[in-house]
Amino acid sequence: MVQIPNTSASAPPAQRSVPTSADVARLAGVSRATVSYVLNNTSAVRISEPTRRRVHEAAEELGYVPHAAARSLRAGHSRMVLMPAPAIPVGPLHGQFLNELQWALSRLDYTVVQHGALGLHGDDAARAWAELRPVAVLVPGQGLGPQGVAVLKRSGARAVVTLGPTGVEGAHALLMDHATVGREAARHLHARGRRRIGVVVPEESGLEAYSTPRLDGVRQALRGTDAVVTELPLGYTEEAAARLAARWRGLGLDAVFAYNDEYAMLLMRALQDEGVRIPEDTAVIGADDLMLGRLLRPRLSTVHIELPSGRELAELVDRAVRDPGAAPERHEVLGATVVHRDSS
Amino acid sequence: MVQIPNTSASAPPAQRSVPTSADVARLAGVSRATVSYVLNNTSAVRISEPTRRRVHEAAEELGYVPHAAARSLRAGHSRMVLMPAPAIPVGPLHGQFLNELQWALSRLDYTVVQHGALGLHGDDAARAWAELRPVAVLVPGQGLGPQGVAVLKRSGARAVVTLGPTGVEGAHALLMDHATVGREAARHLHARGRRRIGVVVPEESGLEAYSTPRLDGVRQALRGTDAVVTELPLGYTEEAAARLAARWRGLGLDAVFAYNDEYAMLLMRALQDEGVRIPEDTAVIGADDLMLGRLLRPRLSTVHIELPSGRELAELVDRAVRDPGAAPERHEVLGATVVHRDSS
DNA sequence: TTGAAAGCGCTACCAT
DNA sequence: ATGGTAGCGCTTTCAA
Repeated sequence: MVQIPNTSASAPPAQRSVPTSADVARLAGVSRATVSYVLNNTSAVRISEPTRRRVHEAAEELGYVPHAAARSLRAGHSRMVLMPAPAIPVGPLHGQFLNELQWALSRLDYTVVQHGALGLHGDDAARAWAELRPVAVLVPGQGLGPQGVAVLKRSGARAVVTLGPTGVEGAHALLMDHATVGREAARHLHARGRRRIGVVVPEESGLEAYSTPRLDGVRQALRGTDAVVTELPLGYTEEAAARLAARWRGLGLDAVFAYNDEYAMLLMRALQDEGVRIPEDTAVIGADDLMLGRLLRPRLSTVHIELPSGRELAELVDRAVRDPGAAPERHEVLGATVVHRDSS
Repeated sequence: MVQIPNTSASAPPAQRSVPTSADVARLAGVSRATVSYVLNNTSAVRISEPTRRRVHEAAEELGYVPHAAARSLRAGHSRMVLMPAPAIPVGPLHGQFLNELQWALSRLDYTVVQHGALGLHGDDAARAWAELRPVAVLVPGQGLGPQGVAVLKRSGARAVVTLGPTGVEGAHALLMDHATVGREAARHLHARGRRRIGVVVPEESGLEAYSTPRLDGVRQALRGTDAVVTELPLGYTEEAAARLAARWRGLGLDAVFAYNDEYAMLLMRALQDEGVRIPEDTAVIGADDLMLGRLLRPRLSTVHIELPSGRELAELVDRAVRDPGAAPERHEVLGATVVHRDSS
């Protein structure tokens, strides 16, 4: 049976089939090889100027766009850097970091792709990512185990970088120990004479990854002192905050680290409505240093968090891709400093 | 020259090459065809149970993961739904929408991918997306022109959906006319007797897509009335807000629609610090109905925005993919309702 | 029930 | 300077 060429006039114009480099070659009257040379500016081969023009014109006319899958199949590798799409809305801090990162990786000629597979977890997710044969994978959180790393590496990923509290065997790690945040908050409160310290723990799921280490950090910092830590579960609603505030005096707390600025604002308002004076009766400190915290009265004290620059991570990725054999790097990258304002 | 097989003992174990279905076949002692049948559960072919087991075991042992590019190259299409990664940190509203969408598309067996190419614009971006041969492309904003749509369709995209103020020739559209937001805000202020109405326009770039239509909406709603609209450029800093507040009385405004709740909170605080009484001297209304607006005193009035459900869009995508010939659908999907609290 | 082989679109080697 | 062609990993007819 004769293969009907793409350019067959019998094809309905409504759904023209996708032009390939062969179509371009045919139209330009050259070979597919020449098309490839021209469109990729292959320096090892010199193509005459008229030919180049004809090829470019043909490509233009057909609206030819190279097929990335075919290309990377042939090349045996891609320049795709994959990361899972964040499952929870990402704050301005993390958002800026992500943007920097994507920009920096683009500059290094990588294609950045966020894979949105919210249903998958752990090694299933790793397998799904591996199908795309990314050259590097960046994984926030701690969903990935050594198995997952192995799957990714076996399927050609030259760099796997985790961003989270703990590293993983075989992968590079940007260690972001949120315990530091809790520690700084606790030290601050303790230094200012507070001893009965509450720690808000959000009830919203997906936040445990941050809230647990932040709570642990508080406990660490206060270990061996005379301070007492009270865990305060709190849903992100006015009602929940009001309920917590209603039993506040009974709790006998003189300070609270409220997980982050948003929970802090929520709780602070509820406390004020309840007649609790801040900071006299209870000191309040948040985290993340949101602009909005400065708008409250009293202004909200907070823990300013410093993330690594996106450029930094991009360079780590690039280094790792270039030398996949190198020992995994581990960097402690989360800076936390108290910004003392008026609420504590 | 003899081709050294993948399993050659001469390969350094440190960098084993990626296992292919041929490797699985070899290990299981069957043909590549059989491997494909087994791993894809091809119903048209019956494979004996022992063979199935051997294949699965071999795949497991090698850590085999199919190569998505090769598969879709062969198949002639993919199930990838592509969308550009948001360039600005996305709020809780949009964030939830995105998550729903990804979840719903995953359920429909699509692979959702966010393409992070912050450097590219318009048709360049479209070309970059087209290289990945997605079966559908979702584009927020108005960066995409008819040219871009054409490129995408010619390269095999069976559905292109824009999400933004205006549709594009040839593409489906979820029309999100932010003018509605401004209109509702303006109507509310006007109904409450305000006549000299300021509209905050953020100076931060990337927000024009929202701020311009919101401003236009205010103008529309007030056209033909005795109200006067004043445009108020404002950067998202305390200093800028203080500067604006300092010249507030000179502006002679009795109301302000502050773009969104965050700018509203920023401005409201600055006005209060300046001694401007809210709402007596100046009414303030924001938009987005953030939780935080309820924490201010007075509580912030706002325009609650209703986005379509992610499921809805996922179904539109699926419909369009199944029937690419159908006429582009256009849906007006942005709901806006004033939530009147105490600041207006 | 299983295997052989073609071919998806592309690039890079080797000829000419 | 340009063309022929092999082969990347996969699925799917067709044959056995």
